[in-house]
Amino acid sequence: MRQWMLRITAYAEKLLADLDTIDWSDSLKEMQRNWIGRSEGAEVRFKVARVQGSGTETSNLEPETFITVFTTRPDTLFGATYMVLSPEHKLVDQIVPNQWPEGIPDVWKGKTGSGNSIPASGNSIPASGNSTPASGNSIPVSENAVPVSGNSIPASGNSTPGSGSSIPESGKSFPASGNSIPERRNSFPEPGKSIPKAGTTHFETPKAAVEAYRVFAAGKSDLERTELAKDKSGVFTGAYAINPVNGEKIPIWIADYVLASYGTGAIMAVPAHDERDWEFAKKFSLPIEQVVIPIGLKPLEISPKNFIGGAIGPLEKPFCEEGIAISSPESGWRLKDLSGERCDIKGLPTAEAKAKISAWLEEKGLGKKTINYKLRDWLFSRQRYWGEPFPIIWKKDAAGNLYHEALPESSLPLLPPTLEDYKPTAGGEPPLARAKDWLHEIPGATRETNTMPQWAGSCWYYLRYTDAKNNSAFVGKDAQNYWMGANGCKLKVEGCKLDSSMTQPVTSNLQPATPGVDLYVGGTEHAVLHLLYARFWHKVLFDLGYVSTPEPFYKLVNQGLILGEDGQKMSKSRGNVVNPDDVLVEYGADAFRLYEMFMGPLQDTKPWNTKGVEGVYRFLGRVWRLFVDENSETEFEQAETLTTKAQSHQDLLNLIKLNAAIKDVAATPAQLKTLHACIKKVTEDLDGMRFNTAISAMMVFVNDAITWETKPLAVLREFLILLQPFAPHIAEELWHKLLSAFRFPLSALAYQPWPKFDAALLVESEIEIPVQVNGKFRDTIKVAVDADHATLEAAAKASEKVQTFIAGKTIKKVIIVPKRMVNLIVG
RNA sequence: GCCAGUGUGGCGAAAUGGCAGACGCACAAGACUUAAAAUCUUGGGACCUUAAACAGUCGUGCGGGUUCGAGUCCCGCCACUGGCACCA
Repeated sequence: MRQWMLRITAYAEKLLADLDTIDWSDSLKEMQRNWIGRSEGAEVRFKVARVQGSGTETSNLEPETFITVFTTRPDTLFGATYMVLSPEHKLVDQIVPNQWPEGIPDVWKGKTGSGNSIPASGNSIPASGNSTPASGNSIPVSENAVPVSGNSIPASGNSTPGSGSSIPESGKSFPASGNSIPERRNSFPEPGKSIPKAGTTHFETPKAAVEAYRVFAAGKSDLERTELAKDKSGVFTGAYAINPVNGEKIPIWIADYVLASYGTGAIMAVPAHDERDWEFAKKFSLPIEQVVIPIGLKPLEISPKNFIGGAIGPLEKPFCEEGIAISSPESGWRLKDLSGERCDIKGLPTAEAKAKISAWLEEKGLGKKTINYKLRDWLFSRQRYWGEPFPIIWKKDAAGNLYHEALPESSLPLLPPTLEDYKPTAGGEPPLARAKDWLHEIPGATRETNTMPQWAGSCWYYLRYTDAKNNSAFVGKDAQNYWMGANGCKLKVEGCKLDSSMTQPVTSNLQPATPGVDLYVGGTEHAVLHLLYARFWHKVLFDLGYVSTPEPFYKLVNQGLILGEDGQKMSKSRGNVVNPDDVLVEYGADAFRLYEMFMGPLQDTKPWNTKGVEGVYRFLGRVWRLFVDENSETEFEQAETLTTKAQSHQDLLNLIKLNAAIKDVAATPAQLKTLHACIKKVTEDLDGMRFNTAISAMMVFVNDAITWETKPLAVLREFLILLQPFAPHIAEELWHKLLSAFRFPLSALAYQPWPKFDAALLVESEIEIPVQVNGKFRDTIKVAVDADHATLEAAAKASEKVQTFIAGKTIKKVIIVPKRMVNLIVG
């Protein structure tokens, strides 16, 4: 199937680097980093050994064949005791010889059988002498395990790294073909033509083993692959490669723990220093050789004899951390004649060893530094109706070959055709192929029938919103600059006339804008798909000069999930779903909104509690009663029940009178203090998106203000401005009550400037501070705010309660933090 | 397994290294009411003492540490949540 891909991998580096420039949660950034999965390492070219005689030569091996592997630990190259190709690796067919080499263990040959058996599964391993990793003298020195040793084939240094490249075709082509092999799941090894003789337990030839294994691996579903992940499987290909640093001949295996889609689809296996390789080596009795030791061991202690199972102790598990390199040609151990082409990294810490050996490999044309990413290119085609059609047409050239062309800009946007039937065609073509007229609308051309995935639209809707009616471009330059630009000023309030009663002009609210979308609030479910795709898309547009910032969302907050009342995720099957409509009917939009903000920190997951909605609903009730006259409210309620259709709703509402305690008088200092403490807290909490504590500050204000005999108009007015973002409906309603009662010429509440708090009003002359004795809280004392040390100490000692704790003891030390506390240390 | 985050009353939660539990829910008692709802007032971490209160002891997942002082900082565990999962 021909599919469109977007080359997001080309942006991997930028997507990774620019995470440092945006204000997102650490966990979200980490998820993206992991998804991109950058790892630095080296590609190393291993020459495939050509073994003469004894029937092990391969039939179709090119004279100079190299297999390139990717490794993040080139410093462990000396410990590479075998090599693994993914079953789908392109070179497998070329390297497999006609016969098994002599003297190899049976377990290497795979296992024939029937039913669900996994090849060479754990319990069928022939006793290989050393099944316990810990056993002391079980050093699997390779002389025995690797049958054809001693043939030194000098690593050829003269071939250009690019030539004879063995890098398989990009991995993305593989999964598709893998999926298309439906037969024989779990069925390796399948009895059949590949089994030459009934009754054999192992494959007779490498070809048969490889073929059977490939079928086995390809037939595994994703689920099976993960479920069986713990149990390694694989077979020996019968071929060997030459380790370029020591000339060692190492067996080449295929195993599905090596992924075709990552790196080069081939690895050098270093069982002593990699968990997976260790597991695999243990299972198939492959040699394990330690070449890195933990930092702290003396290099002098290192020799072939006390290496594993010697003075240092046996290697009981793979050592995967960084350490000190210990093996090299100079050690004299396992050294083959390399004709002087040596790289000595003995004694070097990992980082240096990596650098040295990488440079050496590069110089010899045996490898190069490489960076790999887990991130795959983005499969961008869908075979559905619902999705944007591609503005692409297909034509044939003179020779009859298909080629594609983009539609000219003048034919954009391309709209999908109207269809009666949205199903794919009988021939398996996407639904758009049903629209024959549309398909062939352009003479001599056929339209592309794939559509774009859902993510396509979510990658740029925020740009379109800024200029939704533009029919000549996806977003106009001015709109883009205004809304998304780094220097644009986004808070522009039109139609708000200033008047003398307002304390500050509206423009004081203008702050330097966050570039891009001001604030993105969304769930973590989009962490690595939508949010990565949108960043990629935006970067492409940025590089093309269509948008002015390299990132779309500089500030992002993940709101926490709201669970059901039982603390479980809401779901229909659990029956714990809260329907917002019901809450809105019962308590109104203000209470609903307010409760969601009051529940707790925005980012936290927390359970819904309908009683909590009642709590904030009661708070709004108190706010209401702070402003209106309760008797008139009763009148309203009675009138409402008797209402006739002739009476307008507005007339009824007008029955509600303002609370008579509200007067246009100067506020007392205490009242001002209450107000300004509230302004301060709400302003700061709003900035930090701590809505829950902002609301509690307003509750504190109302609890106090409701007790005031006289309620100054100016104070209540300011309070409504604070309330407005949280409960806009009730705030606006009360605002208009104030407005009509006092006839102050102000426009809608929403256009009022945000109040500023006056720090001077919050200053206390006297404060209460705690007194501790030996660090334990004992009393509070009331002191002047600017009291000096001596005064504080005296006041503390004068406290009766403190006295009982210091009586008869000597004061050894006095710790005084002005305005905070006094601590008396007695002995 | 790896990465990230979170552990505080009966519950949701507060707390620049300085009085743990603000604010709210649930609960209890009282006021108003024929009654209920609504509203208002008071109480409210545990333990111990007390008629009640005061006072006292303990208390922020567990174990150590730093500090005059730790929910907060450091080290080591445990549990839960989310993400990734043979990525060389």
